[in-house]
Amino acid sequence: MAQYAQIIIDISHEKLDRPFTYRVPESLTGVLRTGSRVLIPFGAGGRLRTGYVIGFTDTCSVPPEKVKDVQEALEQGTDRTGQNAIALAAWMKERYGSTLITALKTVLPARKNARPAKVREVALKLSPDEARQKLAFYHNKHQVARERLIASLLQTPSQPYSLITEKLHVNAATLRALKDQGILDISSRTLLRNPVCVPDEGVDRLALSPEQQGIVRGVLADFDRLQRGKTGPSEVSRDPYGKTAGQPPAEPECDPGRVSLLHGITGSGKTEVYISIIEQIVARGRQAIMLIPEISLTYQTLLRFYRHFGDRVSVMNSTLSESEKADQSERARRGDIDVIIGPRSALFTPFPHIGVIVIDEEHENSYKNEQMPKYHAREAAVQIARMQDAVVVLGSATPSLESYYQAQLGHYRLYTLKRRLTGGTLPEVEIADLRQELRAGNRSILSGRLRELLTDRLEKGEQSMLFLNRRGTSGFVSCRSCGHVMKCPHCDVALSLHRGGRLMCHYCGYEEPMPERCPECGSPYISGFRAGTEAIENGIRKMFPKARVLRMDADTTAKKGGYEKILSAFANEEADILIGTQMIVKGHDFPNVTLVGILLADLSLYSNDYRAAERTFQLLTQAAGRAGRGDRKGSVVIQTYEPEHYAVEHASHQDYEGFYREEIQYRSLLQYPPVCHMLAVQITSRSDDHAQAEAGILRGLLGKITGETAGQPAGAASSGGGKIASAHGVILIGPAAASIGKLRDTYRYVIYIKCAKYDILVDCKDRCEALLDWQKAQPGGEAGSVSDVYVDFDFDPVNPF
DNA sequence: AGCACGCCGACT
DNA sequence: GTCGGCGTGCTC
Repeated sequence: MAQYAQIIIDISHEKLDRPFTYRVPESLTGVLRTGSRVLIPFGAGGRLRTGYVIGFTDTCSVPPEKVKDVQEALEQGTDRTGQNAIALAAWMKERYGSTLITALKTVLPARKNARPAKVREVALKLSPDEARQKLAFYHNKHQVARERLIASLLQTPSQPYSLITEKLHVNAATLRALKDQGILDISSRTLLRNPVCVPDEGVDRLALSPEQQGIVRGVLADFDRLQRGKTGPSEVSRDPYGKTAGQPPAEPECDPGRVSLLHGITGSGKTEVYISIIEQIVARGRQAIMLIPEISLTYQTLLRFYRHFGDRVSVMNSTLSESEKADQSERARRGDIDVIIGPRSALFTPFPHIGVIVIDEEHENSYKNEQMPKYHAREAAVQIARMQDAVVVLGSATPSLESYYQAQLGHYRLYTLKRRLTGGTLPEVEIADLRQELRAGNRSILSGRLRELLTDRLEKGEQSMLFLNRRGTSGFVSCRSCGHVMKCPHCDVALSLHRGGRLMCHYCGYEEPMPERCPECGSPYISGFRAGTEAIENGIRKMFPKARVLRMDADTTAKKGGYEKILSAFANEEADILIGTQMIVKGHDFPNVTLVGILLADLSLYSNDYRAAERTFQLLTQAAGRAGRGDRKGSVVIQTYEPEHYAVEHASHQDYEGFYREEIQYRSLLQYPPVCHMLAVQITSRSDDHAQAEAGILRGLLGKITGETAGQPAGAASSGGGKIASAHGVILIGPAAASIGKLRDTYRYVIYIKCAKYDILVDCKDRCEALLDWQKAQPGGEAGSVSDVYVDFDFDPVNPF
């Protein structure tokens, strides 16, 4: 019988991110399981903390007098699901470099009665006069920490707790003392959410085309084959925590049939294929997870699942409260449901034995978690599938380069659906060259051709969508005399002009009135440039006074339910024209729309991100797919200044393979993912100098350990000698200012490391962290001054930093 | 994260 | 000399 439990304490701090050994008292023998949540005394004073059991041992390696008893088991339940979660968390820690506890908390199901996420705030309880008195008092007494704190709170009376302890360097003890004296107020804000409900409808039958049936058969054959010789989920690693030497992180090596990629154009019937596969895998006694991008769970899709699975399907929505999410988890664990539909986080539904994970619109960026651990749902899904003998089905009309590349290498099965099932033929796509329009004297936002087609649709009573592919450049304001651009004082970003003549920063919320004269040269000729959706709406209303126009962007959807309201109004044909950004092209089916106009296709090309072309192609193809979904043929007009760009060109022919061939060449040439792996080392600080200095030091270290001969001064050679073995083929880029060089008064720099071998990148991260630890341990702050510099790591980043 | 311990300047 | 704050180290 195991006497000792290895436990991870629920405190997210690197120093504590290791297992602690506790004795299992007789009363708990057999009750505790791997994955159990327990109460344990921790630290001097033996305060009770929660922790998670990650394993058991018979002997213990720490002095026995130190070992304490487990106090209490909070939940028993977890058996296999708990082990699966821990193994998955260990994989995440390793692959994405988070702490085990943060990985565990993202992977373990939400708990009932879990307190909702809270943010602790510290507020000044004194009047400014009293505070100034205290300030003088502390100054005289040389109580520097208190003086710092009060001075800071005088400027900003309420600040986040973490900011004060980390940035302002004030002890938790000091804060508590001041709170007890009635000088401070420490409160926690809570974020609440509302539930949603879905009505019942009748049952319908699937009628699959031969192509669809072929795909279903293929996936099921792979599924069945992968079950051979296995009766249950495979035993997980004995050593879920440790870095077992020589065990490489799971690369997408040859595991044929594990993952299938379904490349199908819009309307080709992917959903029916998903449902059919899920149906049959459920019939084999297994469960299914269906992932969908963050917002785009369409009502239609949801209804189809309800019709097939009735109350055996459940939805995990971000609008669900924590306790509602906990209910879903409990139902899944108990076997009350077979299918869950939801975003990224639904991946961690504690089903007893998952059979298939479907990822719809697998190219979507929202599958990458932007918080720690920065996992990608696609990679995590494959990992889960490996651990539970399940299969993964990826679907998209425009697959990510990553997935299509794996398919080309033969690591993923590739299935293609080329025909539109829902009757309609592919829309006719035309390109409008805006340079020619300009030469012809047309300075309006609509090309002649788009204007002509729009008029035609209005006459016929058919609907149109106008899509503005904007990326943070909406309505910036510049001076026509000197070219000065109005920028946010806190971020390295142009301000954009909003209704009521106010300038706003989309990144930090800063606001100021639109100036009458240029603050640089005093010229009165200062105005908004390059229209946002709002300006376009005004323009269209002027051109077509009788048309009913709806606009959808961050402004009009801010109100609760605004998003659904606008979409349903348009679906009910209460408007003729819908104008919007990205959000109008995602997965919505409007049968009466026969014209789609893309106002400025190149907007997303003007970006230094290597994914710009891919993103543009995806957006254009998806936007085009919105046209002609009913029985009438649709038209698409792509307006652009760069008609010969390959992303525009291939999108106009709806030619994914053509685009892929060209794009993958570019990626190979420049060694970008998916040909390589890439690690972004993100360096941030309130001090530009400190950030730059640290970036330089890290770059020096990386150059050294990857065998590069650059003349960088080595910061701390003692923190680790020796080059990384077989580091050939490592490419270092930077340090360079991040794409947003300053955000909320914080300076941002980034170093990219490219390498075909993922473990070398992990090694790079570990070495950087070792250096950072060493720097922190160094006495004195004057020279190194590393304390206000933060370093983060993002593996295979999806969004530019 | 939070507690104990040891150092250091201020004050009766 | 002691008192009390501040920084550091450690927690099974």
